[in-house]
Amino acid sequence: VARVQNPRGQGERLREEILEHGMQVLAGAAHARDVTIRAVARAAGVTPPALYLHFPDRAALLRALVERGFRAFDQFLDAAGQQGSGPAEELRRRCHAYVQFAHRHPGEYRVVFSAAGLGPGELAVSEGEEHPGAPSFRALVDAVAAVTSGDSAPLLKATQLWSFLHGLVDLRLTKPELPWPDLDELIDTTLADLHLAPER
Amino acid sequence: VARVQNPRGQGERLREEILEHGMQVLAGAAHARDVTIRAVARAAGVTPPALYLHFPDRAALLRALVERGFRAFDQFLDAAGQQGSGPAEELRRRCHAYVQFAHRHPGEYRVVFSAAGLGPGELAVSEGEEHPGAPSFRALVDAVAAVTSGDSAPLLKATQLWSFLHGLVDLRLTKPELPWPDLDELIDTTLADLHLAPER
DNA sequence: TGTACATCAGTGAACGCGCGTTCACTGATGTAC
DNA sequence: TGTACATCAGTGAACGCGCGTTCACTGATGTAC
Repeated sequence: VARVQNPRGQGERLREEILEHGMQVLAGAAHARDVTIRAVARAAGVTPPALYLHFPDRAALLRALVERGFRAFDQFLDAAGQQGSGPAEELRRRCHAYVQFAHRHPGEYRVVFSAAGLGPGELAVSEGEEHPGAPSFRALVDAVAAVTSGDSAPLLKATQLWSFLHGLVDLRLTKPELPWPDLDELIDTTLADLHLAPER
Repeated sequence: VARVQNPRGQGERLREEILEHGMQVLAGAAHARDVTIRAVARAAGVTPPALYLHFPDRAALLRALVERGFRAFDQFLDAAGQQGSGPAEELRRRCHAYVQFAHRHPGEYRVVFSAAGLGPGELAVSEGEEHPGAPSFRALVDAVAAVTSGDSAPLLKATQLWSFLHGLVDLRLTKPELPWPDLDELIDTTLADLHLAPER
């Protein structure tokens, strides 16, 4: 129960601890509403008001967590993509990684991708700031563009692919009792249908 | 404030009123958690304990509302599909109706399709009872099967299509600030890619 | 070297709120005799 | 025809809970003189 206070000048350490334990709360959450100030404070072993030392309110905390979640997602996909040889294989690996990430971290995925239940405008702090998921989307568009290479609008194809992956993952998470086919096969089939498959 | 009590023997009328006003609450809800017993009671002009006359607990009320939401969704798609001439055109109309429904009734769509935030097992009351969304999925599989007509697994293609539609709708609802292409065009393109388009 | 003071990193108690659910009740309406 | 009683369709008040947020505070550590 006795928590050792951070040394003087090191108050910023708590911010990091809050975010780390916040991600754990988020991981076990069914919905963003479960990520409460009090739950994160409990996880971090600190009293609720302590969070206000580093975040003005709950929305700010959630924003920071969503941001962090997207970056973890990006890194996971990047790492998987780098193992592929050639653009098509890289894209394919990114897609499989996408579904794997959601499957392994359902809490993170659902909360982060549903924008943490924040209303419009609550996400972007200052004006001109982009959506925290924008880099993730750009990475996908780039990977698609590398395959179609100069072909027609990669943005359109990326949207098709992204919608498919997100829908697949979200439905699968929400309705596991339905008769799901093999996901990896489904992804490869879809990539082929969208003319994004390696070595046709 | 003065609500006229239902006549004797007509207590079942309240059940219907609760469900109707419950759907309205659901329509304006950002998440299933907003559909509370007290909110529905307020909407129905009744005190909270009155709901217990017809539903054993909140989960039962939510189940009934989700069921109703799925049936409204089904009817909307069926009506749209019937206007099409030929299986492919019928499927196409169903797909466009899918996206339209979600766009017009975002609250219903999100709550109903996320299974109202009910945990696994909370949805199906008695054993052997199927998921309330199962008929909706079957209707889609049938529409797809009518197009591929005897071709290979319609279930797989239906899953591809459903994932795409759900993902498209969910992402669009969650992240309206991203650069979305024209949805109708996107749907037609995808149907063509999946070899499900009319008059190729 | 000593001491008064400022600052930092939090704590503890409390507020008002909405929630699901329970319990005893009320008042109108039908039925038995 | 009258009256006691049962039933029905709800109401009103209360419970315990977790929440976001505020506010005054505490105790350790550094700094000025």
